[in-house]
Parts: sequence; structure tokens; C-alpha cells
Amino acid sequence: MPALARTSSAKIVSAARRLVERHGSEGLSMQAVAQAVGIQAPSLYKRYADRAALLREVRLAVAGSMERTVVRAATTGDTTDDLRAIARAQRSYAWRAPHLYALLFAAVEPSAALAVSDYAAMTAVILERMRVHGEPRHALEGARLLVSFVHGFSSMETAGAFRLGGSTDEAFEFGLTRILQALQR
Amino acid sequence: MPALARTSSAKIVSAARRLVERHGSEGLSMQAVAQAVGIQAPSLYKRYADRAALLREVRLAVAGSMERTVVRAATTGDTTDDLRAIARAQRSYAWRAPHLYALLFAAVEPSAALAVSDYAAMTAVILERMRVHGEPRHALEGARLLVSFVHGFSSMETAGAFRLGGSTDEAFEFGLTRILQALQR
DNA sequence: GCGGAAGGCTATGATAAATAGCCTTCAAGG
DNA sequence: CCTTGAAGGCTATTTATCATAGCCTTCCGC
Repeated sequence: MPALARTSSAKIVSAARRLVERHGSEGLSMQAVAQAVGIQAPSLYKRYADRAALLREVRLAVAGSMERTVVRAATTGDTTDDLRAIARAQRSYAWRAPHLYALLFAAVEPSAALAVSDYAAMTAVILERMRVHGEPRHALEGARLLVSFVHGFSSMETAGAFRLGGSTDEAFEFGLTRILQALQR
Repeated sequence: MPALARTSSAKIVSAARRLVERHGSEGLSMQAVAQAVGIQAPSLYKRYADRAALLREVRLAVAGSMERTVVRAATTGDTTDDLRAIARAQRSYAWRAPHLYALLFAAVEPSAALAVSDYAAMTAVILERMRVHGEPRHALEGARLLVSFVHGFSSMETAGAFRLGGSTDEAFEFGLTRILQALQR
């Protein structure tokens, strides 16, 4: 490290993440991040090309933390229970940090999208469990069904879309049960 | 109308919508909207309190147009086919205008969320068909399952999340079929 | 006719992103 | 030891945008 290094990339991303968590992605300003880590805003451009690049780092960090959460959940000992636990962990993550969760699949631009390798472990665990739970030939489609449901439910829920009454907890469990039944071999 | 009225709210929202459609919600600047309708930016504040208010109008317009698309699709004559058609129409809408679609359930702030009344017709059609297709007691849960899957799949797909190969068309049809089977009474 | 509201305009301030250009520290090699 | 170069800071500045203030014009209704 050639120079004084008043801060670190880890601290910067962590501060940026905290800002997004509290105020949404619009709340991430270079000024605010810089202030949080004790440097001046232009210095951030020595590490990140622009605001989008920093936001991308936050997205990566969030993907990593959600992946760890999900993978940790998939250790119940029973394949089907693992899939349930994964789904619940993902929904729970979205509920705990909605602004961060919203970041994950928000990008429409291909350049900003997460790569497969950014959540490879999560993908692998789901696919592996799905191969055991359902027909191996349809494991990919099954995984896409389950994951789409969980993500769709979580994002609609955190966006405040379910307003017709009824328990959303029950609706989630209902959907989860039906999907796992439908996929069971 | 007391004064000259060089433009109209309809034209403003339409221009704003076009901007979002092309460049994403970040591409909506008051300047650009004003220029597109031939007025100066500050004049927009006579009609909308701020940028967020204008964006909210765009969101409402998009909700309306998607609702019309979806409701129009639900006229096949067969209940289950209607639900299929609705799901396909929604996915197709997301695919045609991903930036607009992303706007619909993007809000985490309750104040920015769409109200039930903003897409009451769509809700009504889905619930009604679901009552016939499946067990009426679980129509709400069933609708939430179906809608979550469709929204989750569409938003993940447009975000570029499905990268492990395989046909996403087939994955969508697979999921749709399994869900409708699982809900059938 | 005339008063008020809707809707326009210019001017201006505040905030943020991003660039330019310069300075400092430290590590490594001669 | 000394020098050189890169990493990482800083200040100053440019540009873009949101937003407000304050004023003007047109037309509707009385």
C-alpha cells in the first residue's frame, strides 16, 4: 500500500450499503459515503469509476450476504425442508432489508446485472435439492418456478402490493406448499 | 381552463413515460419532459409537486395500460385458459417495456405504492377466474401464488437473471402449468 | 369590464456527479 | 541513501438537475 490509506474499500462499501439500506438506492450519494468514511467525495473516484460502479459493489455485497443466509438455511437434513427453509430465508431477508433486496434484480441493463458467479453457491444448492426433490430432468425449470415465486412474492410484499387482506404469511406458506407438492416426483 | 395551456397533463405524462421507457426511471428529468412538450421545466411544478409526483403519474398510467392489456387477454371463454392468457400477457408486457414494468412494484416506500384501486379490474378478473378454477376458499392465496410467480419470473427475466441456459419460454410454461394444476379443484 | 386562478416565463439557489491538477506517503531498487 | 512511481488524498471547478421565487398573461364568470 503506497500511501496513507485513510480508509478501505471494505469500509466504503459497507458505508454505502448502510446508506442504501436506510434511504434506498437514491440515497447513495458520493458525498454521504465519503463523509461516512472520513474522506472527501472526489477521492472515491480513485477506487470507483462512478456512482454506478460503487452501487454495483453494494449489489455484489448484498448478493453475497443473501447467498450466505440462504445457503446456511439449507441444512435441515431433509431435501424438501431445505427448499422450504431457503424460500423462507430469502423472504425473510427481503423483509429485513427491503431496499437492499430491491437492488438485487432491479437492473434492466444487462451491463448492471449480476453474473451467475455472483451467487453460484445459492444456485447450486437450490438446483441440487431440486434434483432430489423433483424430477431431475426438470430441476432447472422447477428451480425457476420456486425462485420466481419467492422473489415475486417478496418484492410485491415489500412494495406493499398485497392489500386485499388475508395473512401474507399464510399466502406464502400456501404457495410454497403447493409448488413443492406440484414439483414432487 | 383559465390560461393559454400550451400543453396538457396527458401529453406531459405521455412524454415522461416515453423517457422512462427508453432510459429507465433515472432518465426522467424535468428538463427533458418539459422540452418534449415544449414548455420550460419550472412550469411543470404548476402541475406536479415534484419529480416523484410526476413519476407517480407515470406509474399510474403504466398500471392502467398493463391492466387493460391483461383484462383484454382474459376473454378466451375458458377459465383456465384465461388465467394462462393473463399470465402470458403480463410477462409479454414486461418484456415489451421492461423499464416501465420495473416501475410497477419498485416502490418500497408505502407512500409511493400503487393503491388497490389503481388496478382493481385486474385484481377482480384474476380473483374471479381463480374462484372458478380452484377452491374458492383459497382464491386469494391462489391468486397471490400465480401473480407472484408471473411477476417474479418476469422481473428476474428482464433483469437478466436466468443465465444457466435452457429455454425461458419453456420454463415459464412449465411453471404456469404446474401452478394451475396445483390449484385446480 | 374586471378579478382571480391556471399556467407560463426568467432568474436564482442548492446539491450532486464528475474531472483536473496537485500533493503526500511509502515501497523498492539502484 | 536517494530517487522514482503509484496509490490515495485534497481543493477547485464544471455541469446537470431539482426546486423555489416572483412576475406576467390569458380567459372564465360575475
